[in-house]
Amino acid sequence: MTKPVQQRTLKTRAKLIAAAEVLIAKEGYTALRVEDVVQKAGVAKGTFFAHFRDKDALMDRLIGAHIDRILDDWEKAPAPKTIPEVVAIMSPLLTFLTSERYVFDVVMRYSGATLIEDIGPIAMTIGRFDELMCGWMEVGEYRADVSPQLLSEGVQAFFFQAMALHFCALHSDIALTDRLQSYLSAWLIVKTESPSASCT
Amino acid sequence: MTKPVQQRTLKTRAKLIAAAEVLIAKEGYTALRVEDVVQKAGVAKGTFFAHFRDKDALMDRLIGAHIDRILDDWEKAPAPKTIPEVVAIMSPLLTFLTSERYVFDVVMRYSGATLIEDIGPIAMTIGRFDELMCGWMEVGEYRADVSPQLLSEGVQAFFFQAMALHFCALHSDIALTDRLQSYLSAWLIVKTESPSASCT
Amino acid sequence: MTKPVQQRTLKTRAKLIAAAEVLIAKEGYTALRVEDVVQKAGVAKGTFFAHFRDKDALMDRLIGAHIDRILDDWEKAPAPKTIPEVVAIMSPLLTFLTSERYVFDVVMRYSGATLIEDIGPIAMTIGRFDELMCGWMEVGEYRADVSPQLLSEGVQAFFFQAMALHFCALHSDIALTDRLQSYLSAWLIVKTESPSASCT
Amino acid sequence: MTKPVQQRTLKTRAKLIAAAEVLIAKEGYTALRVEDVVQKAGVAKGTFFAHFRDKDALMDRLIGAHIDRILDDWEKAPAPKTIPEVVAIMSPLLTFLTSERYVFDVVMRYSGATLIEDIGPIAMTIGRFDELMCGWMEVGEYRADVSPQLLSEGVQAFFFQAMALHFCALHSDIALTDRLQSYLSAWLIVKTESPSASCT
DNA sequence: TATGAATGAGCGTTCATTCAT
DNA sequence: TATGAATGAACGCTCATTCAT
Repeated sequence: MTKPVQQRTLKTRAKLIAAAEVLIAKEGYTALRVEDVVQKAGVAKGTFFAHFRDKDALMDRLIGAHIDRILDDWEKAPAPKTIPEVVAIMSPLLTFLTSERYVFDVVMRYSGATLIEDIGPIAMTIGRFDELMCGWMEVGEYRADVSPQLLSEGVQAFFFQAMALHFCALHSDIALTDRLQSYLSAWLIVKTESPSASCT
Repeated sequence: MTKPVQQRTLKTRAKLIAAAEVLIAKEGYTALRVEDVVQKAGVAKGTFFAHFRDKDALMDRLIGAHIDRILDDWEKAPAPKTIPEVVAIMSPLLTFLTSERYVFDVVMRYSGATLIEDIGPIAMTIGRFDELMCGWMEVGEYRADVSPQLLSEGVQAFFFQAMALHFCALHSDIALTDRLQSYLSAWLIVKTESPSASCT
Repeated sequence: MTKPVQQRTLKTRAKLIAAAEVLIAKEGYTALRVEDVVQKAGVAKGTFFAHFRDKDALMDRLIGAHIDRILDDWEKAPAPKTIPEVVAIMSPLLTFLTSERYVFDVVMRYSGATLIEDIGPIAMTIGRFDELMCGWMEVGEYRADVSPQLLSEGVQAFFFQAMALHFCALHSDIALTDRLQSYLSAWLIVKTESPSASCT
Repeated sequence: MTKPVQQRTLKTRAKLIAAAEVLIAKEGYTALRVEDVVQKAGVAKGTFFAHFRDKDALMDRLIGAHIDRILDDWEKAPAPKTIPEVVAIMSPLLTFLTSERYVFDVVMRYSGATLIEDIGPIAMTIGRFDELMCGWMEVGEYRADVSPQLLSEGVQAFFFQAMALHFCALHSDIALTDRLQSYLSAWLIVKTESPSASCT
């Protein structure tokens, strides 16, 4: 029987998270300072670190929670069958992850857990993402010469590639979703005709 | 006629870069300190910041130069025709970019220029990477339903995906190059048989 | 026969001074940077120091010239005979010297020459101030138990004291000129009645 | 009930101040470096800035404390009744304030508070100076046509004037105290005879 | 658990002044 | 004279993290 977490503990943690969320709503993730969080929560700085290993752990939790909320919508919606549908359903996540460079960076860093015990909120969402994607791959009419699992990993790769290029002014004239769509079209569907474009 | 850069300026910059390279060879990029660079270069700190906007600008230059040297080898070598050859030739870059987490992060951050004027050394290498890749795509026997340019972008996506997963303990048992190879096989070549794997 | 100062020299100096004056008109003395002056004048930094021993030498010249222009007006006007007239005529100088704390500090520092050879523009103006004051002391109906020279030095002391207190928020509610007037009244005129104020 | 300052805080601040005082005793105020203070105090640099807004704040405190110690002696001693006694008692302060040009400048800058909240140690000492002076003015046999408060302000003005001229080589042959004495004689006492000196 | 003072390593900056060309 | 790159010595600051109470 595990010792039940004390009420006070829960309350303090909730206060910290609530404070952080208010601050983020106002100033964004990038500007969040531990200093401000504890002040707003009305607790001491040390208390923060009694609840979260470090600042990133809070970020992991906050961003993870946000992504989870988005994925909940993905789950509730009927599985997309076509690529435009896939892109459309992904759009809110795309928007969130590109809202701040910092958010993108954190997700990049935490999307793979560094240690087995370290699988945190963000890493969990990648798992969910992957699972959902696998499911979608199976119900859609996509190329069959590759396993759904691999297809899913590829979708992930292109998903990040599209965002990475988004942060690059040189290409920002092309819409994020358009780029993703052309990537996925090429990745998920194999046409028989042969084009002949050339590189610049 | 632009104002010619003075000899002295060139010399000082060279001294700074040389000093930094010696230090990096000894301790790695992560450990590089501006303080140490100027001391080793025998130059005042103010001078450093007259030559580089900040420490990151030096890093951009140093890492960019290193990547350029690797790409020079890519250019000198005959274009790889098969996927294993592509992976093999990419291997040194993979090794360099994963040698230090810090290096990977800097490259991620600088690979896309935020402003047109901001196109620094690293961003330039991405251009070269892309061009080379396009060339390779044309000479190899790859799927023809997609433009070489798009194929190249996909290779990039998988290239980064492989590295990102490498920094993630959960998957690090699979060799970086093996993972890249299976990605590229699926991306560049289309088989006719249909598999039937399932997701976990 | 002294070598005549070359035309070019004179022109360069004039350019520097003109540039400085434009900048000061825009941003004030405090914000003046040698960097900006030479840039605006279109000369190299080293040239600046070929014309002025240091930045302060330029300031000395500029501020001295400004004070001289004010003293020219003092000279042109009829000598004030009463204390209110003295205060009134002094008012423009008071305004200038308290316009920026930096100006006050420079004048404080240069009002006494450090070396005989060093008597610069500001120190010269103190001489003029003193002379004028002595003249005024002689024509006015002031206390006769003290030499005009000493009276003049006292006026100076109170002149600075009034300004010093002006820079102090605690007292800034009392107008600068009012304070100076009451100082000078006490210093220059001796009444026979005895007051009985007490300190706070 | 204000939050009580922790013991540790007090101790750290004391360490910082003690370290600074040792260094000043050795090298003077001018040569004091923040770096050295924290090192000698065995404290982190960040800690320094947690205790003092900046280096000047420490100087304010240190110099203010020194002046306070001198004023303590003024308070303990019997009030001077004659001008030579006044000058004699003031002498140690005169010596301290002219010991380093830097000290004089700091005092000038901080003697007037810019904001009400800005009343620092040095500004406080000016208040004490003034109060003491008022007391002395009342017990001595000085001119009665002017309030002690105004007399006190005049003494201040001459006190600073004497020091300002001291930093000026042209006049440094006349002893500081002698000059002050002649100023105060003229300011505090009114003779009936009329001299007839002329200005130079 | 909670507290909050202390840590600490290094970055970026400042800008008048010098000096080799 | 003119040039302008180089100097240089601190300062101020950052801010997540630790640790003694």
